[in-house]
Amino acid sequence: MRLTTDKLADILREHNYKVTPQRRVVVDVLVHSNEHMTPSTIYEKARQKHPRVGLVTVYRTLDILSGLGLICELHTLDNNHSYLMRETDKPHHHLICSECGKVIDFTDCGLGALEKRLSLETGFEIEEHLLEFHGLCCHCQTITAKREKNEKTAT
Amino acid sequence: MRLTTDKLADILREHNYKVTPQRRVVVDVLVHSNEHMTPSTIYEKARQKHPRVGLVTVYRTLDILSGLGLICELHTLDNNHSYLMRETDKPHHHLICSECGKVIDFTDCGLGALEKRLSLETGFEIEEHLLEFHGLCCHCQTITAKREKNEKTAT
DNA sequence: TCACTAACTGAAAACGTTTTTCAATTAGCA
DNA sequence: TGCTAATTGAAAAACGTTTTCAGTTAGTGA
Ligand SMILES: [Zn+2]
Ligand SMILES: [Zn+2]
Ligand SMILES: [Zn+2]
Ligand SMILES: [Zn+2]
Repeated sequence: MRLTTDKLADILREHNYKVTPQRRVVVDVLVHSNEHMTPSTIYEKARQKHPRVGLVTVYRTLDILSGLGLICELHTLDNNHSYLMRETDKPHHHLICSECGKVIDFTDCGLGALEKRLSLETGFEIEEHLLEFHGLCCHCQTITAKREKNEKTAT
Repeated sequence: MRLTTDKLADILREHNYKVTPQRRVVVDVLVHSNEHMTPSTIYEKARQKHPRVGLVTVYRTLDILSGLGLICELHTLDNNHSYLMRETDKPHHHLICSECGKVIDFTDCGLGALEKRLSLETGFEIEEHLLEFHGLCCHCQTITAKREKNEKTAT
C-alpha cells in the first residue's frame, strides 16, 4: 500500500511537525518516484515543482521521514545515500547493479535464525540488519560481455 | 592464517606495485591491528612509525590492498569507512554496536541459497553481498538500562 | 479574524572525508 | 650505475553533509 502526500502530511502533523510548502514538495517528489534517489536528485526535482526549496530542507525532511520509518535508506558502496518511500511495513533489502545502479527490492531474507544465534553467542541485542547484494543486472552482463569480446578482437 | 608484512610486500611486487617505505609502514600498521581502523587512524599510527607518510598515501595503499582483496572494508551507517587486514579467504561479516562502535566478525551467513534464488529470479549475476547486524553490545545494554532508570527516577 | 510563538526556512559558512593536481623523488631493473 | 615509470606529499579542489543565524511562517487559541 502506497501513502499519498496528503496522508503523509497528516502523519507529520500527528507527530507535531509543521507541514510547510517546502516539506510538502519534498514528500511529493518521494511519493511520485519508484526509484531510490539521492538528496541532490530529490533537491533538483523539488525545485522544479517549487523553486523556493533549499537543499538543507531536503536533508531535514529526509531526517524526519527516516526517524518516522517512512523511507528506506540505501547505502551503496560508493558512499552515496539514496532514499525511497516505503510501501510496506516489512523491512526490505536491495540487489544493486554495480554497473548501472539499478536496484531491485526483496523482502524475505530469512536471517531470523542467524540473528538469534548471533545474539545468543555474543550477547548483543540486535536491532536491525543491513543486507545488500551486489552484481550485474541482465542488461549490464550483456554489455560487459560485448566489451570484453571487442577488446579481445582489438588485441 | 595471517599474512606478514614481508609476505604482503611480495604480493605487491608480484602485482607490479613498488614497495616503498611508506607503503610498507601502512601495511605494517594494518598487519598489527586487530581492529577495523579508519584511514585517519591508520595515518596517525603510520606517522608514529615513519613521519614521512602522507594521508594520501594511506588512501592509495588502501585502494591497492582493497583491489587485491587483501583487506575488508567496513561500512558503518554513520558514513565512516574502516579497514582490517583479512585473515582468511572466507568473506566475513560484521556485528556492530551502534553505541560504542565495537565490531564482532562472523563468517557463516548461510546466504548462499538466497543468493541463488535471487539470481534465478532476477537474472542478476551476483558478485558479493554486504551484511551487517546492528545493535547494542552487552556493555552498552547495561549502560543504557541504567541511564533509562536514572531518567525515570529524575522525573 | 488576528496576534503570538515555537518551529521552520534558505544562504552561507563550516565540516570531515576523499580525490586531484603537480613538481620532486625513488624503487626496480638492465 | 643510470634510466624511467611509478610513487611521493603538500596543497587545492571536490564532495556530501551539518551548523549557524537572522528572517519567515504554520498552527494555535483568544
Ligand atoms: Zn529500498
Ligand atoms: Zn546494470
Ligand atoms: Zn571485518
Ligand atoms: Zn557497545
